[in-house]
Amino acid sequence: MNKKQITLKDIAKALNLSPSTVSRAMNNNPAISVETRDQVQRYAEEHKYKLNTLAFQLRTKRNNTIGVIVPEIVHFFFSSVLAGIQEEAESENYNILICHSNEDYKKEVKSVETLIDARVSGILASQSKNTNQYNHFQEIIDNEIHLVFFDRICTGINTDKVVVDDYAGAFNAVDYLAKTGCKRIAFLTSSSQMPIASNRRMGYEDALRKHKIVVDRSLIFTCDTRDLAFKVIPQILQSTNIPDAFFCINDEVAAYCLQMVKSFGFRVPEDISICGFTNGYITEVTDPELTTVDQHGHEMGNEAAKLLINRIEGKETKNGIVSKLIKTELIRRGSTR
Amino acid sequence: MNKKQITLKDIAKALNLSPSTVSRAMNNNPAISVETRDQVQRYAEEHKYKLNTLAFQLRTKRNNTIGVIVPEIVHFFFSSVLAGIQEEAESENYNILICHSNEDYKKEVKSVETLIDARVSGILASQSKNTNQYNHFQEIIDNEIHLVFFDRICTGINTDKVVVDDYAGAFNAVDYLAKTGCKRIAFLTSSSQMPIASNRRMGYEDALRKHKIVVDRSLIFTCDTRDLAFKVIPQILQSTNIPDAFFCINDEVAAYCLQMVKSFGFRVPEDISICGFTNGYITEVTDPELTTVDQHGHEMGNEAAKLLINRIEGKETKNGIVSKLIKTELIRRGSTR
DNA sequence: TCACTCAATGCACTCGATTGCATAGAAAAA
DNA sequence: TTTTTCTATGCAATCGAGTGCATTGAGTGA
Repeated sequence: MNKKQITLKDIAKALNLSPSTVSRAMNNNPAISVETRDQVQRYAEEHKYKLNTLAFQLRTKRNNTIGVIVPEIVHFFFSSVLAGIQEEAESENYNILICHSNEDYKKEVKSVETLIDARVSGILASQSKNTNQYNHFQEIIDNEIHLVFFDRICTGINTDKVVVDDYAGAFNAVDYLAKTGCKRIAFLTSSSQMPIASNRRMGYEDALRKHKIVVDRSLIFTCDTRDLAFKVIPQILQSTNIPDAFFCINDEVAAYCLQMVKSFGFRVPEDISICGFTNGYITEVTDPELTTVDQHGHEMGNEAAKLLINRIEGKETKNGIVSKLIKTELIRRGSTR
Repeated sequence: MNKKQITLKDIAKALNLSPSTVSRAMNNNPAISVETRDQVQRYAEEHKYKLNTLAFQLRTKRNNTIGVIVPEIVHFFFSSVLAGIQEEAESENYNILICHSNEDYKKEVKSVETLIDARVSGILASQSKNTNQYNHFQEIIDNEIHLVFFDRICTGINTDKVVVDDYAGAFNAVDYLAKTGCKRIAFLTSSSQMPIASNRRMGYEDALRKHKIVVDRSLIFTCDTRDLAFKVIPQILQSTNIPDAFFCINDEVAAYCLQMVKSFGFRVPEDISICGFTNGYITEVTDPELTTVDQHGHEMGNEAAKLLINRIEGKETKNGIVSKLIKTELIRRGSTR
């Protein structure tokens, strides 16, 4: 059909005007007479004129693309965040460029490069588990690109962030476990020094203290993946020191934990309670269904994108760091008493 | 640090050369002397010169961005495909722009517009369930943008596609159910006229015929979402016509089905077998674990991206439509005998 | 010494837009 | 009528690259 996209110049030629006039007419510049404006806009519409974004961006140095770095795509929480980001970005007319670091430091660095190369006007990032160098993130800032961390924030970099209230989430969950009679509550967590892990641990410990339960370090395990779950949990269940509850860093570990606890002959929740973290799809299909902490990923995505876009457009006036906290919600189901 | 990105012109000025020489030197043009080339490249490296993608693309009309339209992001299968696309795109130095139609025709149309506006050089799309007008997809082609459908292909448009072998997947699953003694195999499917549904139905029917089981239309139900599952399945289980197996269009429905079947007092798989489709995370956490058909989403993403990029770069020489078929694999677990 | 070749580089235009400044022409003021 | 003041428009430069063609100058052959 329309072989080539038509340009401002084409319109100008057709209407016997100069490209500048056409440009102004399209942008509703008041210097242009109403007749000319209407004529130009009508012609543009009829001939399906489309602004060449590349040229526009090159000229104006504006760029309505934001980059997103996620450690994992096939993942309930992160894909929820992604959906939230996408939703907000779309409503504000931004495009999103997605990079997948796959929990790999090197790919994370490469992702940052890619996004800087693409000259996005802002980046939303959640770091990989094992990232402990921050030069690449610093480079984003050095390139004067706005940066907002979400969920897995990077402590080494001083910038805006949106996080879930991990402390309160963990506190409430463990508080609930204790209230329902659990005394030996194990914590299956991540080895990482990321704030999401340390904050939850603080919530866990404070909740125990509230119930006058002594924090027992031998009940805290590094176990945040499928592989670790299959290795660590059987060991715990075979030990002489069997917990009466598991508070898990994510739903997957909780689900596998549930499976193994049952296969060892314990009843859930009568003998052992289990609580996850995220509230993903899988929590509704286990038997019994999993009690968990809803992380509101979609909302986090919304908020992070909103904050970033406000920064880009200069609408966020606060000079220092903006830190948004997303509330969590304890979802009680059958895996706890 | 480096306030502004440095440009070819800056390098030229610094080395007392013309921008054209610098450009050629950077591109290893043989017309440039080795000394000059090395000098330029060294300077560029030292000063962290970065090609301005916008300018490059404007000039060359090349654009290394491909757009992706998915009906759903928070979804095991689609996020797997996305990961596959991202992986392949990255290795070929393409960026991906993601649009989320959220199973909504209007958003799908808008997504197409967005991607055309962004002047992506190709689009990978999977249509929404209820899309039955195709003008927007046709417009992609009219704009001379390469288009490849994946999974949920659009029958109204004549273009490349990558699909899973739904027929064989369904055939093998139902064949297996029948082999293990099931005689009254219900099919919980989608009402949509999409090929993924009709092909699976053909597989289902052919497998039944192979085992001399008469196809009973009263055992075929529209049930492809959570809500429908909670409505339709109890009705089936209360009827006088209770199946001894459920073949479900996706894992979620299968998981909910499993739950309800158990809650109605039936044993799985002794009384009723259940089989899903996708092989997502949830199949491993149900009790018993779900038998399902692996759709190889990651591979589909890889293949679709590969095909699209080959089209863009003119490496796919076949003139007609290219149709790739991704093999499925029956994963046997505890929910079937 | 002169013409010719060829390697290395520069000039100037282009991609498709935006924008500061100049200008034409009409209307208003003197 | 002349000057002033706008209003509406055009000119030309610019963003950061790439590229056809012209140009320079050293080297070659006669």
